[in-house]
This record gives sequence, structure tokens and C-alpha cells, in this order.
Amino acid sequence: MAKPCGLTFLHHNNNLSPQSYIINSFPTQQESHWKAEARPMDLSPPRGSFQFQLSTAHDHDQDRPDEMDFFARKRDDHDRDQSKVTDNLASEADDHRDLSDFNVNTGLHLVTANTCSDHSIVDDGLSPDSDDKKAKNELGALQADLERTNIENHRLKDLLSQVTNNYNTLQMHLVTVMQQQSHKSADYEPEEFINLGLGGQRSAEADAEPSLSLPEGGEHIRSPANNMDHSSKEDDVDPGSQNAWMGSHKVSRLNPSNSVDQATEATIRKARVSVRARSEAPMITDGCQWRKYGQKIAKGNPCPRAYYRCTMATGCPVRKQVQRCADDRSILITTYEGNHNHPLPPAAMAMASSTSSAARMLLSGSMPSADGTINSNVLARSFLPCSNNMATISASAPFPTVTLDLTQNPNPLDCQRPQNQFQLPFHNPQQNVASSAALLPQIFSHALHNQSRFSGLQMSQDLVPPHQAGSLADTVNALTADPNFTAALAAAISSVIGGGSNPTGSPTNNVNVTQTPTNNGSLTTSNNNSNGNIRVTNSGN
DNA sequence: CGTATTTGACCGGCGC
DNA sequence: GCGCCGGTCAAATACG
Repeated sequence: MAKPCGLTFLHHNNNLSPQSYIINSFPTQQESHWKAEARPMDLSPPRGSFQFQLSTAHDHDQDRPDEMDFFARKRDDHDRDQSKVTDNLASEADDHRDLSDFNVNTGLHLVTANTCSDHSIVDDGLSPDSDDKKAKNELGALQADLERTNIENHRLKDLLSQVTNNYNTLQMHLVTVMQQQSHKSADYEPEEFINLGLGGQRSAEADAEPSLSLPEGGEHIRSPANNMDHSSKEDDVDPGSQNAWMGSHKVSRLNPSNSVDQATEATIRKARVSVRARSEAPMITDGCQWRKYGQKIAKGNPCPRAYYRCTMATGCPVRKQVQRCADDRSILITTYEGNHNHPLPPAAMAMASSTSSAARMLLSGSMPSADGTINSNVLARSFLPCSNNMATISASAPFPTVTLDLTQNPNPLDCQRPQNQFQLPFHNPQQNVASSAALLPQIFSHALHNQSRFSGLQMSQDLVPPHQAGSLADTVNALTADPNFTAALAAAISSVIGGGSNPTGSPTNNVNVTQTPTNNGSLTTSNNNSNGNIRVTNSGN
């Protein structure tokens, strides 16, 4: 159900940049966390205006009516709260607009008055003293109004921050409910889940966590990935600045009895998101600050592997590895691992969120289903062969990894599109590349959401909630923050757009998701289109 | 001088 | 038990 609840307020201010922005705070379609973005408006308001739009859109919760009850109530409460805020802000915005219009107009008057005053040229029949007095009065009034405007701006900022905080809180509730529901619908032992999901390997940290082996009701023990700052640092951070990346942590705290959650958290740090992209730069820009702490020559690749850790906050456990591909050294492979313990800028938040959510997706996809099958093997049962790859999911040991491969070139020898493929909205080959890049997140979301739907996971009882798939979209969002990477991505998409006509000659480009069995009984899921590419691989331990 | 990077040493997991 | 390997640590070095 699309339930926008938004506000827009305009503020004309000559001191602001002529550029205007819309700031959205909304949950992405398949991502439960709330995302904020600022973008230039397509329709330019008058010069000097500043426009905020705060809106929400919920359109994926209809699949989960039961578990959504709680969230729906919460959201209704929130809507009511926000409605009040909206009213307040709208009226204040009107005040601002009126005031700003007044400022614009009277500002001209003021200049005129000053000019007249400075040069003592009076030819309108008014006395100089009267004119000067009038100008001073206007100046005083303007200063007072500006003062009031500034105060109101601060207050509006606070309100905006508060609303965003509420969004984050609701998102955390949503994650909680969805996870609880998933755990209910999947009747399994946590220990089995861990072993099956991660190839039977447990980390040393996991072995040190007694709660991991407790099937239910274990004492509240923080996962190793989260243990360092939650009792102190997290509380020190302004809760309003806590982004969705922190959601899982708070969920864990909110559900101390949920040992499965804790087990998941404990293993998530080991799950990885890997990005392959063509780049001459030594490292892609992802919005975070990194410090290099090591470099190794890994076996099978003459190119050194560099190890980085996040330095945006002390004790942040997030690490990444950067290595060039041995086969094609123009390809840069960046692998992320762990959860940030600090607020992040939007671009970095997207990337960080992707690693966490992708990890969850991997784990969810590995959950044994009620009939005893391993869903990771069923993950893509309805897909067809022959493809390149854009996204690869590997649940194999030692670490489950999601790989985004954005290096593929188009292949004009396209395969016949299968019936169950989904299609990218690239119907127009002349379509703007930038706008296509903007669609990529939805592409990933759609791809992974669909693949889950086709996989026998019974998405009505989603074991792989759509919001988790959406995390990969955020990865792309984050990557596109890097100009170099954006260029590469644009080139890739451009190649998709321009190079991929299907056998019918229609200028339509597709992402097809397919699946093939492998020798060892596992399933390889892939799209069968050499233009847009999704591949899901499960080596099935 | 403070910070970031480099690089050899060290550690733990895993296979034989 | 031993060696290999990936990952991390920390002293040395480079840099601004």
C-alpha cells in the first residue's frame, strides 16, 4: 500500500544557493531502513528558494499482513504525529514564504531607499528625513524578521531530525517484526541454521559465544560484531543520528530472548559483499574513511590484496579488502565485511547497509525450510541457463559472499528470453545513461526480490524479505557516489542499453535470472542475458 | 610532530 | 604435528 505521508515546505532565502533540493526520508521499496537523500529538483523553483520534501512510501508490506499489524499501528501513530508536524511545518513554511517574498520585495525597496539616502537625491516629493526614517524602520523590521526566520529554521531542522529519528525507530520495529515472523515460519534449530548457512564453519568469536548454542531463551549476549560499543558508545551517540545500519543492533537489544537473531548477528560479520568494477583508481570511493592496516600477496593472484578498516569511528569493526583481478587487472575487487557502529553519510550508509542486509539475505537464503530442504539450494529454482553475471551470491565456505559484477560487456548474441525473466525498463535505447544508472538499484532489488519469489521461499511468508534484497541496490547507490565508478557504471549501462537488442529486434534490454544445476548437486542461478546480468550461485555445502 | 602507510612477524584455522 | 594460508598486529618509515 502506498501511503505517502509527506510534507513540503518552501523557503525563499536570498542567502541560499540558487540550487534547490528535495530531501526525502523514506524507506526504499525493498529496504526497511529509512533513506535520506538530497537531490536537485527537476523543476526549478524561483531563484533562491529552498524546498524540503519529507515523505514516506510503503508499498511492500502488503505481502506480510499479519506481521504488519504491529507496524501498521505504529505507522498510524507515526502518521498522526507526522501529520501534526506537517501542519506545523506547512504553516511555518507559509510564513517563511510570505516572509521571504516580503524580504525579496522589501529588499529591493531597501536598496532603493539606501541609494536615495546615500546620495541624498530626493525627487519624489518626500522629505529626506521621512524617507530615511522609513528605511530604518523597514531595516529594523527586516532584521527582526530575519532573526525570527533563523530561529524558525533551527526549529524546523530539529523537527526534521526528529521525524527522521521516528522513521529509524519504526524501521527497527519493522525489522524486529519481520525477523520474528521469519523465525516463526521457519521451524529450525538455530545451531543447525548456523552450520547449514555458513558451511559448517564457525568463527572463533562464535565459538566464544555461549548463547549461540542455546536454542531459545538464552541470556542476552551481544554478538561479537557488535560488542564493542553498544553498551557505551552507541548510547553516547545521538540516537537521532543513528541510521538504519544500526537497526539490527538495536533489534538485538530489543529482543534479548531471540537467540536466532543473535546467532545471525554473530555470523553476519563474516558475510561479505564484494564489488567488481573496472577502475584505474587504487580504491573506489564509498563514502567511508579507511585506514590501510595490511597488505598480502594472496595465493593465486600476483596482485597484492590490501586490507582496510573503517576509521570513521573508533572501534568500528567494518573492514574491506581491495584487490585487482588476476585475470583482468583493470578490474578492482572490493570486499566489505562487518557492521558500522556509527552514523554514516548517505552514500556510505547505503554501502554499509548493503553489507549487513546482504549478509542477512545470505543467511535467510540458507535457512532450512519447513520441509527440510535448504532454501539456499532452492534459491533460484525457476531460472534458466546461460548468462553473464552481475550479482553473484555464494554461500560457500569460508564466508558467504554477495558479489556485484559490474564489469560485464554486452554480448549481441542474446539468448531467447525465458518466460519467467523480468525485464529492465530500458525500452528506449536512447535513454539517458544517468537515468538508467539511477534505475540500477531498483534493478538489483527487483532481481533479488524476484529470484527469491521464484525460489520456492514462499515470499508471502518471506524468509528473504524484499528489503534485504534492496540492500544491493544501495550498494550501487553508494558506488555511484564515486565519479570514476559512476563513469564505469554508466559505460556498463550504456553498453546494456545500446548493445542489447533481443532476437526480435526490439530495442529492449533484459535482465534474465536463470538457474542451472551443477555437478555437486548445487544450483547455479543466473540470468541468461549477456547484457543485463544477474547470477546467483550456491555451492551448497 | 602527528598521521597514514608499509612490511615483516605473528596468530589461528585448516588440510594432510 | 607440521606446513600452508588468510588475516592482523605493530614497529618502522613516509608524508604533509
